[in-house]
Amino acid sequence: MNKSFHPLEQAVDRIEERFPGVPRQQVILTRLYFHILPRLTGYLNDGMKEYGLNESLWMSLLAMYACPHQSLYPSDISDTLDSSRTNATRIVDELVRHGWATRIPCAADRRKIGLELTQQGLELVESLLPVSRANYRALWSDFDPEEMQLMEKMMRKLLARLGG
Amino acid sequence: MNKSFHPLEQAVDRIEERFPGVPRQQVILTRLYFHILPRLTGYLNDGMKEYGLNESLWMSLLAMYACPHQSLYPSDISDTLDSSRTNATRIVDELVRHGWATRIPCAADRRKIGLELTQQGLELVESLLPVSRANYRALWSDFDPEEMQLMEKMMRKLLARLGG
DNA sequence: GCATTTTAGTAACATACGTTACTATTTTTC
DNA sequence: GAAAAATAGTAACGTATGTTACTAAAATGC
Repeated sequence: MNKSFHPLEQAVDRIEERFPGVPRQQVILTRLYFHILPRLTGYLNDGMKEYGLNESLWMSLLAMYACPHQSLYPSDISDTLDSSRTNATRIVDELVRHGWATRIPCAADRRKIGLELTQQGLELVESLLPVSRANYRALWSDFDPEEMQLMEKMMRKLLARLGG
Repeated sequence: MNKSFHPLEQAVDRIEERFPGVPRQQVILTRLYFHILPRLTGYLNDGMKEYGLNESLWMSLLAMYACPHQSLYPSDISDTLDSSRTNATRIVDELVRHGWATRIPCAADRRKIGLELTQQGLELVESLLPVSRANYRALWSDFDPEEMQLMEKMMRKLLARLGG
């Protein structure tokens, strides 16, 4: 979406006129959060889409890359990426379909299926890591280290409030 | 989702060991943003669901309430709520189905369909405004006014970077 | 050691939203 | 004033994810 935030701010102010008592700062902050989100998602996905990836697939590849033998379980993807086990299965399906990962039954526990990065997946990850990092740096390039630390502190405080 | 953010932080650190050069602060901030989101959405929707609402329907009702004669056009909902015109149509369908709003063809412009809050919708909005406001206040209750202003400033800076 | 509970992964169903394409209508351009 | 462009709203198709339910397997409790 490339719509402005302004119409919403105006609506908030008109509601204040109509039914006073709007906690304007709190409402604006919350709505800004949602306003930023599709743009942030779009920004991250844009950097990935030419490789047939989106941010979820990419983060899953990284989660695998971060493990010994580039291997983990779908439930680890679920835990690490904060997604449902169902969605982890979908992501795994996609990674396997592209040839970036391969499923391996776990001998020690037949409920589990190991997932291992293939050579192709490893090469993709290592060739794209610099690109991804540049994108993350660019995203926050208007912030100095103190601001980023402060932002993190406040986001963690919000997260704590929300039970995370 | 009630998963911890910790597994992701650990993954980020293991990637640093494996392939140094991670912009940790930037990655953590970005991933925190996504980690908070389902919790924030859940928090806002929880407060609404007993009335058969979610946050989108609620915000649309407010957008209507904010207008003269509690009336606007679906494209105004699209603009105010930063959503597609298709989604605005869905939201309107839902509001009409519940009896909270009614569609009215526009005599001056036959492309447009006016949407007006019904008496039932008006009563719902005015009865729920205090509840919604209390939820927004509670959400940010750990923040003092200076922190909220700083958070807003930084979020707007991020938004500007993302082209909003 | 057996019953109960929990975990792992997936199928079926559900929610929420965007994109593309379309028709009808209005606005703009020349 | 007519052609071209833009807007409004919706249909069809697509993306992404969660919830509920299920089976199989492992862990726990007694």
